Amino acid sequence: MSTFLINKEKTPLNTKELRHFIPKDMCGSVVAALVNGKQLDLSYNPKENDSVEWIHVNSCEGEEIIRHDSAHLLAQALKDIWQDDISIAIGPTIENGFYYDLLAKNPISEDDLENIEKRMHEIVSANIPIVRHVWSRDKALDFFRKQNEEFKVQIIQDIPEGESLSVYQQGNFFDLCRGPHAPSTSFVGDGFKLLRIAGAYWRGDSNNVMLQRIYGTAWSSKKRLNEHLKIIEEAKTRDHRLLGERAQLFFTSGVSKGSVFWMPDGWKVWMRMEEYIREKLNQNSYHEIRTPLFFEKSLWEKSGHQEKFSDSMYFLEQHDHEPPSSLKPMNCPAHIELFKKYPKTYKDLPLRFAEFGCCSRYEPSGALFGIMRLRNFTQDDAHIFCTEDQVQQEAESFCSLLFEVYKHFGFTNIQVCLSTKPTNALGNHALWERAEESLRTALNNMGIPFTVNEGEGAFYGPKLEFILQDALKRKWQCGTLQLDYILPQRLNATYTDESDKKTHPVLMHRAILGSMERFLAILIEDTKGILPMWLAPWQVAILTITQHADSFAQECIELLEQNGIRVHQDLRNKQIGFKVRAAIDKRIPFIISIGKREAESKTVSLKILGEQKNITLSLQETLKLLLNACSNETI
RNA sequence: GCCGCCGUAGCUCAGUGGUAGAGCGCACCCUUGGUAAGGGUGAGGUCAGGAGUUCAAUCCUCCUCGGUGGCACCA
Repeated sequence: MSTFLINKEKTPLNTKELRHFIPKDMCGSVVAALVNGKQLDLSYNPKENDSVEWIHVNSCEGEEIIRHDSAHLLAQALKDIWQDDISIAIGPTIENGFYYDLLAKNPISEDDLENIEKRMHEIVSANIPIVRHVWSRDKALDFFRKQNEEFKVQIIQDIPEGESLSVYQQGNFFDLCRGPHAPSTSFVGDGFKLLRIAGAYWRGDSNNVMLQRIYGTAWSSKKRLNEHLKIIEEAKTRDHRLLGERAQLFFTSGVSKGSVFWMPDGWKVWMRMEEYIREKLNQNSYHEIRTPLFFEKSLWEKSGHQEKFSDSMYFLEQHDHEPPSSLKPMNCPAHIELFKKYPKTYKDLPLRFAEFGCCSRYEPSGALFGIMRLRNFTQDDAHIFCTEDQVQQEAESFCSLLFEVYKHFGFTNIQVCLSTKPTNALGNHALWERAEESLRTALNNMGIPFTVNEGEGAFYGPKLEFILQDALKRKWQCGTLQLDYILPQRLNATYTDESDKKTHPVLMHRAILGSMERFLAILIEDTKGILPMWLAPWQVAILTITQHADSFAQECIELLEQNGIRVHQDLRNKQIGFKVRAAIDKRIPFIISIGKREAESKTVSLKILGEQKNITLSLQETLKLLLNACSNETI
């Protein structure tokens, strides 16, 4: 891509628009231009010495413009088909695509997408010019009122009076838009596809009317589109719900919505995760504890949860005349109770209580998702009680531990986010400043890049979020570190400081994995179900090809098990192909087959999951290979 | 919670206004097998639940429940 300066002397007299400056061989591929660093339409009238860079359709910026064009195309198609029965709202670009929100008299269904798409292709073929108009606010208001486009009217009404705005026209379709757009509809080509239809609130507010949102994906060519569709298809095969059932790890059921049933192999994985975290807790001076599952309402009243969180809490039906209780939605009040049990002094701090705490929250039914968003889930939770001076050091230690753990699970792409003081914050401003600063400093000292979510902190303090992505690139908060200056006060937790004064400790809520269930789900999607060797329920499968090989197989199983290898044996009287398939479904990383040949020569035939060819090894070679694989913590 | 879609055998799914089918799994038998399902026989279903329309509903309508794609929510 190259920059040039406009020189009007060198161009034909009648050229007014930027597009006349496009070199002939580029005409079909330039969709817009970067003029003095600003994206503009090709209809722009350039000034002498304007610095211009062409935006090609196959560049990132060009594809972005195509996506926006596609959104308009979609809206035009909708209006063509349903006319006044549809009013359109907004149609922005998103990663890899676009959407358009609309309100239809009769709801549009997924069956309609094919038809809409067909109309879009027709509009592309018709090569309709896309024309930019600059209108006054009043003219635009008047126009869209006459068109009965209520949502557009609302958008314009939010624009300050007296300002002008741009409207794009393609045929008889007009849309309010900042631009830029390609010069005509044919530039969109055939690299787009409508994907699905969903609900979305007008302006993202659940108090507003619910619109329908049509999602699409758009690319500079059909080839790029197909590549993208293939990636989506591949990602879908990684779905933890699918793999979890196929490998018989867990399932969910309507008899306990939002809860998990763990099957024997899945529970093996769970216990190993727990054991690993427990080991890390021990190495880092945490004390593991166990607290009750439900507490009397009075505790939640004192902690403030009753007031702020009761919509999400489960209340227990009462027997006799006992005061009402609630299942715990979080562990913090319980940990504070433990802290308060015996008097504490500054010498006890920092004090770190950890618990694999099972929490229950009434999540909206539409929020439930596989085992990533549950109503019953377990946090690898801990609360650190410390002085304000210790906060930064504790934050650094926590980050260091978190990154060590994530690396061990094979995660390197970790998004870190600092959420700062919200409008409903409690506590004085100076305290917040210091708290945010200590988290910021901790991250900087650790060399951890992060983004800031202004005003997204909890009411009691700022927080760090550690975010991972699932197979479809959806983001999930996993680890978290939250500073809390309020709860120790509310529940009156104190320690005696150096000057013999009762002081409230700072409370740090922190979780590394976040939710055990969610973290494992993401791990399954990340690894396609082939869990790291140290975590896999079975490290090797031993299958017999004929029953005559049973005794040698037993010999192999014993040897491997004696060496601490987790062996899944399948000596059933079945075809070998069938048994291999079953082992693959279980995602067992090493698959050993033993038949007559192997039994006679005292060897095994080894298949490494994902590889086509088998290798033949002696028993000792096999043992060595497996022990090596098992000891490599990151495989 | 809201909008769209879906719910048929253990699983994946066909199907029709006249009370049901396939493949795989399962059980049994045969085959002693050579790497993503060898052959045969058989069991297994209130077609998610309820109500309505109809001579007749798995199919059409409504409600409920569950799942799913999003939105909102995730203190």
